[in-house]
Amino acid sequence: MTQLREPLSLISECGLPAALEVMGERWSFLILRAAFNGFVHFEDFSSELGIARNILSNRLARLVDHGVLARERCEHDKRKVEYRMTEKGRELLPAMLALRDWGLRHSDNVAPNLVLVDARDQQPIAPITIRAHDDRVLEWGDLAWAEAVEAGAPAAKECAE
Amino acid sequence: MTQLREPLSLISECGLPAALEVMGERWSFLILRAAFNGFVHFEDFSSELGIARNILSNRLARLVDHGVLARERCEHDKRKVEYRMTEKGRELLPAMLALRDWGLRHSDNVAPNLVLVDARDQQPIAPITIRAHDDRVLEWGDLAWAEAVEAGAPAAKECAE
DNA sequence: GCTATTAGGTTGCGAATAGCTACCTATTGC
DNA sequence: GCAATAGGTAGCTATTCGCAACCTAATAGC
Repeated sequence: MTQLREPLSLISECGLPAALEVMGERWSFLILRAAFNGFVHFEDFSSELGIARNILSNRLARLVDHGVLARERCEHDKRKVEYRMTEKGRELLPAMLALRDWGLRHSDNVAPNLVLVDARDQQPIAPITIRAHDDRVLEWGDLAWAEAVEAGAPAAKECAE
Repeated sequence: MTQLREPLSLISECGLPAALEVMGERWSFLILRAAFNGFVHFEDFSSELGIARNILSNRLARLVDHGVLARERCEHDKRKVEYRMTEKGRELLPAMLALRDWGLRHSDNVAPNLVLVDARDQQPIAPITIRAHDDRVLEWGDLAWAEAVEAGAPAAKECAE
């Protein structure tokens, strides 16, 4: 059991702190959600989210700095600015959906009246899960840590609990 | 395009704000990561994360209040308290991994020397993805919003972009 | 061309939150 | 008993949040 603790200092090299550096501040994820839903203008984010203008300005700049959104002046109305989702931003969708699913499962607010579906067959998407290389769904108890291949033979050890 | 904006006020009823209410504060996710890795004691979280004691105290209490961790006095040493992951907490693993993956993919810090593997065959787990009901991997462009089944016939509309 | 309006900010200031250090209390080991 | 350990709390400072007011550039109306 004390064994288990040892790897953590190593996996501090994991991407979580880096992700939180970008997305960990208040409002960042809600701005991202709005962006996923087609919002592009400052005033739209502002009125939808009810966020203070200076904070919104700060968050948008930060998301742009980190490449999650792209800031473009609108061609036919140069007062306007468009904040568009980048590919890097789009790659946050699984994380956002996983978080959203969890929040929904554990909240009293019953069900949303809109759900995400596969556009091809209109079937609701599956819950976000952890998968093995062959697509089997894995739970926490099925997982273990192993040394990455670059660092030698993968000598794995069980993930206790 | 303005069409797109309309659904958002409805999906404000989505679980994201609820999830952020619990996990959105600084340190919450890092505490969860430590808990996933077997940390259970106050002093262990404190020394590993380098978080201020009053903040740690506050966050642990908050996570306990929301049922993500369970607080138990240790039987054989009553000075000690154990903060253990609950099932509700464990269900945050997909969200945490998705976020971690994203942070890793987009950070300069090369690769971690430890990776999560399927304990059964020691193969690294697959990246967290969005799946259709039949396990096909879906991208943002493949998705659409539809009214939930409880609210009548699923009249879907394309997710533009 | 003059004025009003709109879009996207910035600035100042008080409130809330984070973080450091020191202190406190209940157990435990000796 | 006495010192050490575990898990906090209290007080103070530094940073961040949030509101309201203001500012500037680009358009729209006339």
